[in-house]
Amino acid sequence: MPHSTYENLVMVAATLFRKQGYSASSISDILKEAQAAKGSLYHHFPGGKQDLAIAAARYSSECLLTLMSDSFEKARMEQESFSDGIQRFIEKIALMFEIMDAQELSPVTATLLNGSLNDGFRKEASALFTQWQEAFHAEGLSFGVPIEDLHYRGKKLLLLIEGAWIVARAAGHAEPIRNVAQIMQEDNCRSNSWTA
Amino acid sequence: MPHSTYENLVMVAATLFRKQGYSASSISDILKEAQAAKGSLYHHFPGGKQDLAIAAARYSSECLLTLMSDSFEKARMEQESFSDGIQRFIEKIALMFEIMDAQELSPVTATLLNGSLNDGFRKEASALFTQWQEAFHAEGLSFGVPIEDLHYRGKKLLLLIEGAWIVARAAGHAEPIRNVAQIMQEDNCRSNSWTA
DNA sequence: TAAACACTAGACCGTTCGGTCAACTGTTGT
DNA sequence: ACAACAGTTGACCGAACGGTCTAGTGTTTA
Repeated sequence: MPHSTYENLVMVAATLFRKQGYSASSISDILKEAQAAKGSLYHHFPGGKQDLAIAAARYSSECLLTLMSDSFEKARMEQESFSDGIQRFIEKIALMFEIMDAQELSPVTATLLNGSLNDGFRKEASALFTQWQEAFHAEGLSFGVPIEDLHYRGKKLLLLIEGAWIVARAAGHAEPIRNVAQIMQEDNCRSNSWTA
Repeated sequence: MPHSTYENLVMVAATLFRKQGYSASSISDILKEAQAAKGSLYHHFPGGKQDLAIAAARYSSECLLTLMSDSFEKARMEQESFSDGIQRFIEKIALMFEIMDAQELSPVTATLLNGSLNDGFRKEASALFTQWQEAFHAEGLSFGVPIEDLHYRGKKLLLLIEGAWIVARAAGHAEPIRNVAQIMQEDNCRSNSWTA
């Protein structure tokens, strides 16, 4: 059961952008990999490469959100804490990074923030980061974590993951990503005792 | 007193790579900005764009190291703690980011980790990150901070800064970078009481 | 003065880039 | 049957890419 041409283009573009970045990924590369013709691309994405990049970034971002919700759902099923969910999430990212041969970049970073600062890309990237934070907050609330704590922990986790993704790619292994798990742990022994 | 052609090329390339990334910055752009001819570039950098990128990344990285040592020197002069030095460093980065109109990326990230994973670039990036850590350790030791703490705090700071740089560029302002200052503060109230 | 040298200059090369376009195919509605 | 339309195809375009190469400039040596 093959995917539609549209889906193929988005998925291939998402992967290629994450591996090589937006500017270094050519349309010909994407077409070859997706086994599609040039006309098809410009039929589905009249705005060309930029349109495709927006779609690819959204797709990659959704995959990451799925990874997140899976992690917290598992934690809920196992009667674990919110922090345990975070640990599961980070480990999932580390595993994904390893499966991809330590080559990929974060979805948004690689696709939208890779070249010169196009304002459309900037806004879309900002929106995706916001969406990410909102999803994190929703998960936290379902664990009864106070919203102020979620703001703090959400920002912190986002910064750490984005940074770790880069450093891990340079290092060639996932250790920096796993370090994030350790760093996020310290929230549990902060002055105001969090129970979640 | 103008700089030499070599210096001009490195400085212009460093700036352009940080603003647009490696792949999106063309040699013609760099030459125009540096007011140099193509032959000069390939005389000083026989390996072409890649050679230039390595030099540019080292130059940008050194600027950052200077920012770091300035911060800790200031803290020492003011009889402040190591943590205060970190705070000064982060604020300096935030200011620099604002001066550059919220357009620039981290030196290493933009220059070497922007496109597909060239192994030479990967190793150089890894080396620059290591150099960064070593400089941080040296500063910490001069404040009497235990080496185990420096390992932890150095990694954490690197991940946070790299991540914040990206998120700040998407946001269009330096707030995410300033958040790093707050997140680094929590080290001061960890279980084992650090005095530095 | 002349050879040697470091450096500059830009015309030129083949390739690849993102994007356009007219022709074509297959399905759907009437 | 046929018009309408969504989707596909690849030849083609001008521009820009990274890189090469020969000619020339200015300075340093002998």
